[in-house]
Amino acid sequence: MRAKLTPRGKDRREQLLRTSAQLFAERGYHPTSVADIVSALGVGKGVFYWYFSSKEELLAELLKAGNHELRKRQQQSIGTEGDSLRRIELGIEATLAWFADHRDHFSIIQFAATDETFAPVLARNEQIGLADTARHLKEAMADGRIADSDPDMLARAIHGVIGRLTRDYIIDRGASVAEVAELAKTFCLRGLTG
Amino acid sequence: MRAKLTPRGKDRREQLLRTSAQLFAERGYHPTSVADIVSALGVGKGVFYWYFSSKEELLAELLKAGNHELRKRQQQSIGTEGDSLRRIELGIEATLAWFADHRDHFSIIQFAATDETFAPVLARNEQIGLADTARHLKEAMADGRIADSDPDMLARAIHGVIGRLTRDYIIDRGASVAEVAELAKTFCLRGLTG
DNA sequence: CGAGGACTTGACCGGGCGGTCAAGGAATGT
DNA sequence: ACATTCCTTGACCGCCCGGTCAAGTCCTCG
Repeated sequence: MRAKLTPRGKDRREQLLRTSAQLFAERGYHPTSVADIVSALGVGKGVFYWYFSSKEELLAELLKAGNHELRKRQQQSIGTEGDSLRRIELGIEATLAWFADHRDHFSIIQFAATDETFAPVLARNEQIGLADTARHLKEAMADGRIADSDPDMLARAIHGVIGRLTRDYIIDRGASVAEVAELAKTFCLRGLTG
Repeated sequence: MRAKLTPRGKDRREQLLRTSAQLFAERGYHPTSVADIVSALGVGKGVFYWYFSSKEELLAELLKAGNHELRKRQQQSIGTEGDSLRRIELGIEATLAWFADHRDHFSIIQFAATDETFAPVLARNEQIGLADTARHLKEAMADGRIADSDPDMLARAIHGVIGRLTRDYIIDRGASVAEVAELAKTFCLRGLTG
């Protein structure tokens, strides 16, 4: 990664990130070669290594940037909402909406979770979102809004629901965020018994 | 894959499957070379290709066998239970218990889901378990035991919870099945509000 | 216009990959 | 003892991968 980038340079860098994300999502990280990436852009191999020191660094950058964006969106969506359960609902909606706009990123995350090189960073990223959810849960418990239970495990259960519905409906079927969010919220709050 | 295998041959084949599963789970499928596998067993490379026609075929075999075992365990656990919701609970317990005994398999499945070669088979495998869960849900709805909703989406939500808790607690922390199953069942049935 | 930094090219490299195979050893039936 | 089949060895092959770099070209600014 270079320190100084002209506007043109920044564009190229973005192009590389976008194209790589797309190819990684379609074919997977390992099966996608640097040659594939540059050839998809119609440029020479040197271009890649002008902007990134390795394929690995590019993926790390992709994960970092994506996580940053998602978190920003969640925070904007939650804003100053005071109700703890409502904050969880808003977080769910924001997450679904963001992945609907960044489908490639979901596949990339899923791969990264299985790779010993990237799993640690990914785990740290997830930890933060998990902690947020758990915080809201603790508050809701303190207020007697929900049953007392392990907030950390509940947070993971919620993220499990969201992750799965995101993959099956938002990514695979392009379903509407509202429709999925509705069921997700109901299920998380009231379970099957409704 | 050979048609005729002596007892000794069957042992070797099992050894190869076990060792590969372990290495795939630890380092990932692509980063694990056939040379790694045979060297972990202290045998020549030809042994691998005597029992499997390719690395790809071995992974496919691993997925197939694992899915078969898991399904068998679920069916045995559910047995002749008549209550639809109880069947779901028993399925949850059986799934957690099986993955507790086959941790490698979880990582392998997670990778396979991200690879375009294996995702299709995996999706078919999952489809079956999903259909089972959805069937129980429909029955429970018909009996007025749970709220009317999209059974397919609910089934995926449940599987999302189980998958996530399996990974975070059973695989990563070696937590007890009973403890995790308890929260999973409560969360799925009654949600946060308990 | 010229200098100099930003960017691009693509041939090239060492190495590791999945997969092959001729040859040889062990078990088994006859 | 011999033949036959099952299993094992490990050197070898062709390919392609990630990464390098000398030689440009393009842009900007003085």
